[in-house]
Amino acid sequence: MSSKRLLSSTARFRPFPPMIKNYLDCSQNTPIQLNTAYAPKASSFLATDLIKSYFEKGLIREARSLFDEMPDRDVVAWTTMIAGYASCNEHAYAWGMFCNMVRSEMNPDEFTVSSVLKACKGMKSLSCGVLVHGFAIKHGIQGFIYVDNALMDMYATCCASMRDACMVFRGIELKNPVSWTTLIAGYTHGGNGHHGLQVFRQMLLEEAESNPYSFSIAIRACASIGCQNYGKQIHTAVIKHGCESSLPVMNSIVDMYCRCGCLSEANQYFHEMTQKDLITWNTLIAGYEKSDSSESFFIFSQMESNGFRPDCITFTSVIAACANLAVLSCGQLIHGGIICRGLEGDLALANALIDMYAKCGSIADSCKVFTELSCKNLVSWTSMMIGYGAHGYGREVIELFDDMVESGIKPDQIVFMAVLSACSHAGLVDQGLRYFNSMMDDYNIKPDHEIYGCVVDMLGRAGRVEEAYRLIQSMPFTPNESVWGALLGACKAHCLPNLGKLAAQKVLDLRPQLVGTYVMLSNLYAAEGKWGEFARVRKLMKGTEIKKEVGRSWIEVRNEVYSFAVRDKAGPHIGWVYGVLEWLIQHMNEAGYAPLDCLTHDLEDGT
DNA sequence: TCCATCAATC
Repeated sequence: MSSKRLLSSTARFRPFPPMIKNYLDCSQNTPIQLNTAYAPKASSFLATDLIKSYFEKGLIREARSLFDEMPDRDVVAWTTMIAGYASCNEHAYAWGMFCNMVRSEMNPDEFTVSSVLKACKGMKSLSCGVLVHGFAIKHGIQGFIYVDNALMDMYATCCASMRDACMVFRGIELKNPVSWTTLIAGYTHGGNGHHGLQVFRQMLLEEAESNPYSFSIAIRACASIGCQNYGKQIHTAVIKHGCESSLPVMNSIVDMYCRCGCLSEANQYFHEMTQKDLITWNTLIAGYEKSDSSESFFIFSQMESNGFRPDCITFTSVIAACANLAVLSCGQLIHGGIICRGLEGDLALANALIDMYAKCGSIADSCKVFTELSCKNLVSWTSMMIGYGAHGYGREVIELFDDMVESGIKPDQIVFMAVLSACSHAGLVDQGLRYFNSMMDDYNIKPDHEIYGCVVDMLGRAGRVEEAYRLIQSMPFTPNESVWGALLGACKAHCLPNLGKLAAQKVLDLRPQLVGTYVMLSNLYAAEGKWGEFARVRKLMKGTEIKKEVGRSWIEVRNEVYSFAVRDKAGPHIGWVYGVLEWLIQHMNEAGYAPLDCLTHDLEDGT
C-alpha cells in the first residue's frame, strides 16, 4: 500500500488533530511512516516528530498546541518539549515543562535531564541546575556521558568558579570529545583562556581526539589572551588535521589574528576563504573596529554587495566605529538603517548607540535611547553614566547610580569607575569618597589600580593632594604608574614641586618611556630655577629617543571633519580655531578663572 | 528525543 493511500485512509478513520492536519497540508514532505498509525503509540510518535519539526522551524506556539492536544504523552514527548523550548532560547518555558512533567508523575530519563540542564544553563540558574543534579542522583540517572557533559556545561556557566565543573569532569570515566570541549569552553568563556589552553594541551597529551569543535574553542582561548604564538601553532595543527574546511574554525582563526593585532594576516585569511558566512564578515568588521575604524566602514560597505545582510552584531561594531571616530551624522544615518531593519530592540546594540551618541557629543540622544529602553542591563546604565560623566553631569550620574541600585541591578567595578570619574570631574569629592567606601564595604569590590588612580585624581583635582598621597601610601599593593601619574597631575595643577618630583620619579621608574613625564619633571625644576636639574632631565629624555606622538583633536561640523593639533598653523580654518580659543580664554578670565602657568608652559613645548 | 566550536555593548 502506498503511503499516500495509507495517509488518506488514516485521515478517514482516525482524524488527525487540527494541528497535525495543518502541518500536513502545508508540508512538502508528507510523512510516510504511517503503517501503524491506528495504534495510539504510533500516533504519539508522529505527534512528537511534528513537535520537533515545529520547534526546528521556530513555531513554538504550534508545538505547544499540539503537545496540549496529545492524549498520551510519554517521556519522549515531554523531553522533546523541554529540548525544543531550550533550543529556541525559551529556557524558562523549558524549566516550567520539566516541573510540570515531574508533577505529572512522569519519570524523566537521561535525555530529559540533559535537556533541562541546558535550560538551567540558559537561565544561568545555579539553583535550578543543582536541583536537577540532585534529582538525577536520587533517581539513579547517573553515569550517562550526555548528562555529565551537560552538568559540566551548566556548572561552568552558572558558577563563578570552575570547581564543580572540574569535579564532574574528573568523575567521567570515559571522556568523549564533547567533555573536553565543554571544559575548555568553560574556562575560556569564563575569562581564563590560559587555563583553557592548558586543558587543550592535556587533551592532546592524552591523545584524545581533536576535531573542529576543540580547535575553534582552543583558538578562541588564544584570541582571548592575545597569544599569537599559540594561535599560530594551533592554526598549523588545523591545517594538518584538514580542518580548514570548517567555517567556525576559520572564523575563529580570523578573529584570533584580529585580537592579536595582526590585521593584515586576518585580512589575508579572510580573502583566501572560499566560503564565508555572516560571522566571517562580522568578525573582520569587529576586528577592524578596534584598531582601524574607518577600514571597518569599508568592509561593512562591501558585505551587502557580497550578498550578506548585516545583523545586530554587525551594526553594534559599526556603531562602535562611529563612536571611536566621533562622527555624529554617520552614526545617525546608521541608526536610521537599524530602525528600518527593526533591530533597535537588541540590547547590546542599543547600549552601543547610547555610547556612540555620548561620544559624538549628543548626550540628549543618548538619553533618548536609554529612556526608551524597556529593559536595561548593567551595561546600559554604565554607558549612560559614562556619557553623562564625560559631559560634566556629575549629579545626574549619582542619581542614575541610585536608580540602578533601586531597580535591583548590582553594580560592578566599571560602574564605580564611572561614578568616581564623574564625581572627580564635577568636583563632588565627598560624594565620591562615600561611593568609594560603599564599593568596598557594601559590595565587597576590591579597588584596583584604575580605581585608586581615579580617587587620587578626584582628591588631587579638588586640591586635596596630601590626602591623595596618604591614600596612595595606604594602598594594599604597589601603586602603578597611572596612580602616581594622577598624583603628578595634581601636584602640577596645584604647584607642589616636592611631592610632584617624587611622583614623577616614581612614574619614570615604572615607565621610563613616557616622554610627558620628563617634560613635567623638567618643568618642575624650571619653576624652581634649578636649571642644572632641568638640563639633566631633558638630556635623559633625549636619551630615550622616544618622540611623543602629537595629540590631535577633531570635530565634525556640517558633515565635515576638522582636525587640528597643538601649534597647528596650517589648514584653511585654523584662524577660526584660534579665534574661538581666544574667545574662550577671555570668557574664562571674565568668569574668574586663569589658565595655569604650567599648562601654558607645556603648550609651548608642543607636548 | 539528548551534549560541545566561531562574531557585538560599558
